[in-house]
Amino acid sequence: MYFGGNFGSLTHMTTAGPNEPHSAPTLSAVARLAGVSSITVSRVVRLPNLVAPETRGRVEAAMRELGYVPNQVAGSLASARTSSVGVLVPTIANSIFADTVQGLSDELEPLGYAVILAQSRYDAAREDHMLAALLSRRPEAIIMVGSPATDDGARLLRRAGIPVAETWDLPAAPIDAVAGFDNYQAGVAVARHLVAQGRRELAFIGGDDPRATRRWNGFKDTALELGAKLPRRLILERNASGSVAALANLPGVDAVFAANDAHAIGFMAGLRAAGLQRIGPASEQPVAVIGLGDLEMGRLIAPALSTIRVHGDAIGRTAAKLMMTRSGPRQVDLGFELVLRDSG
Amino acid sequence: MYFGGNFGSLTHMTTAGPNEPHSAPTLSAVARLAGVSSITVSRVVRLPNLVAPETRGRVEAAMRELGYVPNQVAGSLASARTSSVGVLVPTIANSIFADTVQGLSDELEPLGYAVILAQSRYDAAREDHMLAALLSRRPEAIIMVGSPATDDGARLLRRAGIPVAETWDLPAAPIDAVAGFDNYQAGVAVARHLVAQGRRELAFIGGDDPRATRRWNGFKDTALELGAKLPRRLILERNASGSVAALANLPGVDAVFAANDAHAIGFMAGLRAAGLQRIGPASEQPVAVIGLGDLEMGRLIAPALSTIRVHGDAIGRTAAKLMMTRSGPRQVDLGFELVLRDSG
DNA sequence: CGGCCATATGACAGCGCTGTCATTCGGCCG
DNA sequence: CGGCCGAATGACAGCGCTGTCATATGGCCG
Repeated sequence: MYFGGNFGSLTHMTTAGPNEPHSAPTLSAVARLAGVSSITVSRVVRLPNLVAPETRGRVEAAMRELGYVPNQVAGSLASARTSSVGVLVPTIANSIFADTVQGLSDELEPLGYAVILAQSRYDAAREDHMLAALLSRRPEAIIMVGSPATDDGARLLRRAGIPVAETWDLPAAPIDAVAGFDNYQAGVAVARHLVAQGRRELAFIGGDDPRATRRWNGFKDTALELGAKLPRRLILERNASGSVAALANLPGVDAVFAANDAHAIGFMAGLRAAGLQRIGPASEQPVAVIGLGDLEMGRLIAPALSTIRVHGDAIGRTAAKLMMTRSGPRQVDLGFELVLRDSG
Repeated sequence: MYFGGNFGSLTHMTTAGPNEPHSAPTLSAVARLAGVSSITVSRVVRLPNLVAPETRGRVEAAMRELGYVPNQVAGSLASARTSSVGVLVPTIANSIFADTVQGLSDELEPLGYAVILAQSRYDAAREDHMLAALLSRRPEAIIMVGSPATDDGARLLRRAGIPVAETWDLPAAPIDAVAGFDNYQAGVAVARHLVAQGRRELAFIGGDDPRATRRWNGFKDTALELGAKLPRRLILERNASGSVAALANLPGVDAVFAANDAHAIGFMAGLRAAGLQRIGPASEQPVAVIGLGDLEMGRLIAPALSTIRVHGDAIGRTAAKLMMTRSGPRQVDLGFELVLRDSG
């Protein structure tokens, strides 16, 4: 047993001698001290107004005296409610998904839910593994970015018998709830805009995860449809360094759609280094750049970044609400907006 | 009871009729099907090499057949091990702390630990509340950014009897483990550098949380010591918009230390708008700007952001390692570096 | 004034596992 | 060849709560 430090003031030494390891006080220890049954203590914690004020006072004093912290794992086992939700994201660092987790968590924490966070690192095997690990903790719902990468993962979720929210996309055959936007249409919107501005040599840079690929498809299909050349696609590492150098691999390019703002900003740094950037409106840019995500940073740099704004926070909040209700629509399209600034 | 969808192929329909709600299969259901006792199934899950290969095979087949997912909440209650850690951060979105959570999680997930994430939103009452909520789930350790804001919070942690790691700072009287850096010295380093460059009208912008305040103290003390004027301090909202406008409140300023890179970049946008920014080395900048955090973005903008680099990821990993061991040093200073680029 | 109901409290079993202590069965060594 | 030991399996109690049903108490109204 580990002891983090001393055990507080002497008034707390009632149950154990000063030196013997004590485990956390239980419901019945509190009950004994307060002279009531343990179920009454349980009620004071969960349903206080079923308990007479006088009794409640006595119990609360006992809880304070012992420093009682309820054991939710025992409670969960008994009640079959864990008040927790599993959240699976590709990655949490330097990421567009942090907003979603924040939104989720803001919605859920006040209701007493705990957020169990897991990362798949864009790896299907790891995703399946984390899904199983989450499920073994019996969360009341699973909220994930994207959809299960494998059939095994999907089956696991279906058989779990709990609400599942897939986010950041609009899957064709959702498992249950959805809070996202149409990645294909995002690509379409960017291609339309770029071609309308007279750009012809388009390129897409970024990851090759399913959502990025859907953006790429919308982008490519639309560019072709509107008479631009077949866009090029450059798969990049997840950090921005690759995007700084991307320009070298895209000779003659005059417009770039980046899978996210970080890549876009990295690419712009490369542009600047190559002397292909102007401090001025989009029409003066030798190479137009459009990002996705609408990071605050994009607004602050020069030229200001044009981008597809998505509502990461709202996605998280919506997913949280969807998991808590059976009624109403189960699929919510939060949309996106093409925000035009100076970069393209 | 909720049903996320259909229940998979017919081969899985052995235990319940197609329409009756079934709850998740238990250990003993698997045991019955495999013709062994439940404890043997438990061993197959946890200690497979204590079970004869032939038996193990039979049990594994039964588990697959039923789609068994172990119930860790029951296991935790029985074994008094939850394999989970509570992680408390001020905020997860657009934040410097996401790296730490990622580092933590990368270290812990392979070992079977779950990360229970909670946000304090820089609010002492909420922090205490989340701490109690975390503790009620009996995590095997608590890792938090900073230190408890109240005595109640500290007492809660001490009495919990589990490892506690405070991070992102070096508290004078730590509860247990520490993985951080010296915020005061970070302020000192920045002030030294700025004054040595001949700056005299210094200012500090950013939040007023304990860590930012320590940076401010080091900054101010050193500036005065070295003969600069008394630095000004501007408390800003947590988003960058405030920092864009901050310049108006700092007439005559010639050097700014921002509590984090986001504020720094915001402030630089304000500088640019006011015509007080050059594309060139620090010596040509009318107003020097130093950030903290070393966001990738800072390297990509022009002028490139000078900053205090801290090792958020290493902080997370170190905290994770500290919680898992009793031996060796309990306080680790991960340090920081002043990274000089073009902004100051 | 008796029956009834709302209020307050309790007894009891059991949630699904795991720790601990048997038990069985060969094989192997003195 | 008997005793002993390791390998494989099982029985049993109990982790700390909560759901469910029972019980006690005291008005309050017909």
